Amino acid sequence: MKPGPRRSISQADIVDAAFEILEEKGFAAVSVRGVAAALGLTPTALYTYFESKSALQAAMVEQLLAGVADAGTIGPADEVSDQDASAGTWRDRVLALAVALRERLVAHAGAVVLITSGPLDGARARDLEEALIACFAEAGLDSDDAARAGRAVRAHVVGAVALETARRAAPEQMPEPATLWREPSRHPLVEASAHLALDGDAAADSLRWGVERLIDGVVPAR
Amino acid sequence: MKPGPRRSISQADIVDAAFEILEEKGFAAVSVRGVAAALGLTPTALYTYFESKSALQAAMVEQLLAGVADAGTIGPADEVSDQDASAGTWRDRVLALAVALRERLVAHAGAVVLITSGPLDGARARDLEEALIACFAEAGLDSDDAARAGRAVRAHVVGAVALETARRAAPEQMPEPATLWREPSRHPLVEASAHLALDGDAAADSLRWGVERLIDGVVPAR
DNA sequence: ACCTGAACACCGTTCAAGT
DNA sequence: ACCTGAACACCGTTCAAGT
Repeated sequence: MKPGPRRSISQADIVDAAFEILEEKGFAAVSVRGVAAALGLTPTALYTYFESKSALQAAMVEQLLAGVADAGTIGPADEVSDQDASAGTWRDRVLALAVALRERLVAHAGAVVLITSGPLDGARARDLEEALIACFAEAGLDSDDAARAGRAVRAHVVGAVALETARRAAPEQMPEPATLWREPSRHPLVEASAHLALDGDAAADSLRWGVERLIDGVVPAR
Repeated sequence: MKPGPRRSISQADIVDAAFEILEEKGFAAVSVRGVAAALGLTPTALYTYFESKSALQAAMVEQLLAGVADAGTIGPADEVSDQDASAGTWRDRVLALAVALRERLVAHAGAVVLITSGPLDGARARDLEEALIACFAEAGLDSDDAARAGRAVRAHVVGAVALETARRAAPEQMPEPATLWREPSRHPLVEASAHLALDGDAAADSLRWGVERLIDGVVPAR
């Protein structure tokens, strides 16, 4: 185990190791030193493959987004299974893209922080944006509105998943002090809707609902 | 300058100092040690006021959100200045809340990362959510849909600002290598819409557009 | 209660050196 | 080219001790 040219490892291996740590211990635990150790390397060795930690993170984002844009080009019957198995209208494809993006983000704990902390202008991010804009262009929007709509869908998904996962990652909440008399709440509406955000399925439904409403607002002709 | 009870400082002072660092040097630079130094204290002294760094960050989120919910209760004529100065319909109030939230998030660089890295379930976050749901309830939606709509607006704003500020914080992009023959782009639609995301005003307009479309989709009756 | 100083177990990154 | 080892300037947090 002496130093020397070994090339035993690739950029992809490093990204994989980083994702493993991300999934197991969260975003904060993804350190250059930790990833290197997981690969049996010294931290400085990683700087041969990536110029900095943020370059590594950019590569992670690219891998995370890989294939999401394809969810809109293949038939959406697999992703949007509760629809008619009919052809991929632009509406179905927008939904499929949104759902696919959400699934990628939810799959790894801490992926949203990862995606939020960088510019999101890599090749696969552009693929996704291109696919979304194409859908809205097909729907008849002019190029500016189609771009705005694509941006809006992307923002919607990112924001929804950010709020969803932040809630899930909440630390142990201190139990309410046992009180005999309930004070009237300052947030009755919020509490009445608490049942909507419990599990991941409800969150997925909420996202679909939001994107569908957004589409309805963008292309009102039904 | 000997140790001893001094109480020369309050929780608010610490939060203020933290915001100053956030604004000047970004989210990553907000450290317990740095904040303490800015106040002329030892890092450990801060643990008398806040149980942990994340407790400090939660307090920062609360201060950031303070007053945002009020943007929907006061007349929106100030925030939504290009509308008729007429009364606050629920629609105007939703827009005013969204714009106010965006302004708070954009005001401090790194505020989105701050808000994304925590649960966002403090008192002021609930105030905002409550105000949004109330608007949609007034619009005639049942309580579940009103909650979904409120959630959607919040997600939309957070996501839009996240994408907006991430783009702005991008490091120096390497200049395209000078080429004489342009290769056909893989993302023509994305590039054709680049003019939409240049400055902050355009971003603000994009957000308003998106929220308006979302509202249109949620309450189609116009 | 409020604060210090020392300490523990970490970080990202650079640099000189080895093969 | 790929890797190590030492080093620099940082982290969050804990603990014993001072007033």
